[in-house]
Amino acid sequence: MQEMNKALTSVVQDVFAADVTLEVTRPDEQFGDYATNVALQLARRLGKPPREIAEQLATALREQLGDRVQEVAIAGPGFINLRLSDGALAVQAAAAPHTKPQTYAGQVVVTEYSDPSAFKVLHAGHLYTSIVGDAIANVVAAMGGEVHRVNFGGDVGLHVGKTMWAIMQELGGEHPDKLAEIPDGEHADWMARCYVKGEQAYSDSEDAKAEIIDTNKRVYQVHATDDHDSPFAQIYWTCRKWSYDYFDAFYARIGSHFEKYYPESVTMPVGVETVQEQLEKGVYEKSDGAIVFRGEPYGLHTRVFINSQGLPTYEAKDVGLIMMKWADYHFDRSIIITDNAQMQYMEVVLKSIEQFAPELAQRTTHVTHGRVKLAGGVKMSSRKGNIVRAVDVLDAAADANKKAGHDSEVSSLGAVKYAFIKSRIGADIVYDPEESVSLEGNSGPYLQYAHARARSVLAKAGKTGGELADLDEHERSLARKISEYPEVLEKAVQELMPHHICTYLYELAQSFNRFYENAQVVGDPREATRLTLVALYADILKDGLGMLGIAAPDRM
RNA sequence: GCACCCGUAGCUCAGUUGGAUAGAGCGUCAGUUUGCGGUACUGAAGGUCAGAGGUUCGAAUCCUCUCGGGUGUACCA
Repeated sequence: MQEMNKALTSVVQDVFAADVTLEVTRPDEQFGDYATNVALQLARRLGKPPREIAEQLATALREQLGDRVQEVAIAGPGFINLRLSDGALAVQAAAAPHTKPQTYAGQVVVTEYSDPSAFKVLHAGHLYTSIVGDAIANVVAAMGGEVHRVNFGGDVGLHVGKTMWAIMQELGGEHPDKLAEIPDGEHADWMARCYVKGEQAYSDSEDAKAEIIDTNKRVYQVHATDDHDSPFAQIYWTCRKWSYDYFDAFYARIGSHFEKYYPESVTMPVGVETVQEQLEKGVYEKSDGAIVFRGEPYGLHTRVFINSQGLPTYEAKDVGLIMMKWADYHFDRSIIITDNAQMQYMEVVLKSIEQFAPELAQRTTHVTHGRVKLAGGVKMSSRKGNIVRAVDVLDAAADANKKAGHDSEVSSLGAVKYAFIKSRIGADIVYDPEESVSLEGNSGPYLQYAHARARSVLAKAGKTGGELADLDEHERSLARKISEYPEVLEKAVQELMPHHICTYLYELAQSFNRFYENAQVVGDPREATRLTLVALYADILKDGLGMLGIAAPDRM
């Protein structure tokens, strides 16, 4: 692709002495392997008919590319279509599984995602962010980035006040010893129930609300004084530990690994200090007793960073987080992945940071995704107890998988991951457990199965493949699709959109099935060539699924 | 009110740095196929790309407005 781009750019310069940012695309197969519309772009500038320009360029291209190209044709209003020679295509295809465009070579990249709140339950949205975040981090790492996966979460804040208040109600006061009565396996559920109770009380009762606000302050005090001894502190630290154990178990189940966890209690002091410092320099300002950043001059809105009670809000904690990430990694790129709801909020935070640390803001990319809805129109409501938990989604997949006659965590997890990644990031997604585990259609298990089947063919043949030469129609078509893999990865990493990989892998499988339908592999005179294609196909499936965090076992 | 995100076949989605007849899967209908793993392949039907203007040789893609769904909008995270 880049080669073609280069060749074209130089040809355009030679023939017309024009500088153009031209685009080489992968057209519909009937038109060739590569196409460009540069002649159409130049037509107006040069005052010539596009087809005439195309003819001149085509002639020059044929000369420049020599035997690497089989055909350079003009089509339609003035497209130049390029068809590679078998030799050139074979070279590309053979290298495809191992060619990784080094887009991020030498760059330190911090990816932050998942961001669960301690003392609260993990819901479907956390599962979505974690899966998408992993995929993005994997792709960046494969493209040469030195990736650091970090996680952020609220171990202080009003939600903790609510849960702690309810916990003490449940325990009948500040009795840390009574926590021992909660069975090991029920810690997370019990805390989730407490959160719901605290949440309910906060909105139903003025008295409870006042107590919760007070409890919240006490939690901040625990951190300020590094209190590990008081009964209240003991309850807090024990329950916080329970939360983190629960997170760890969940990440282990879905195969996520974070090298660092930034609790808000840790980023908070850094954030407060930074905001105070910049208050004096006029970046932030006081207003009604709070410290705010005024976004209106930038087309944004005003947000509170430190409230009138002197407590930092999420904004200040996030400022602290960004400063700490910088201090820890001196990243070239920082990628933050969250729900869409955070979009405008994050713009304000980053705009404020841009005022005193412009390079940090410039190096930060905020990627946002939609929400998870369940097929059938069930929505998630975060404020009530009827939320869809992360485990509910995983269990639904496992159940559907069992119903479909399969019983493996590898395929049900692959099903969920694939279903979540296959849609473009941005809009809400609809999750249908049955569809996700199906062996038919665009699903994770379909591709896992496709991979296992290809491996099985290779095992049956019991030998390695031969050269890719004199390709027939079906072989060539598959080889062409195989050769596209590195370009797809590059697109996915440039846009930070891993769904491109899903779309490609599925198209690749379709292409393979068409080939497989028409071409006997084992025992055929062309076995050697075809085995090579099968091997390349299997390798790409494995590599691509790996990028998505999906296992591709040789047998299922 | 203002800002932002989203709105493509019955359903779930690709296609969105403007380009060649808008593509898949599921579902529906009709064929082919038992040869390498539970199949798969071929074809048909199904679309005013939410709507209306505009820019352009060319718009699902860019601009404006309207409609619909969602989120955010000062001391929650």
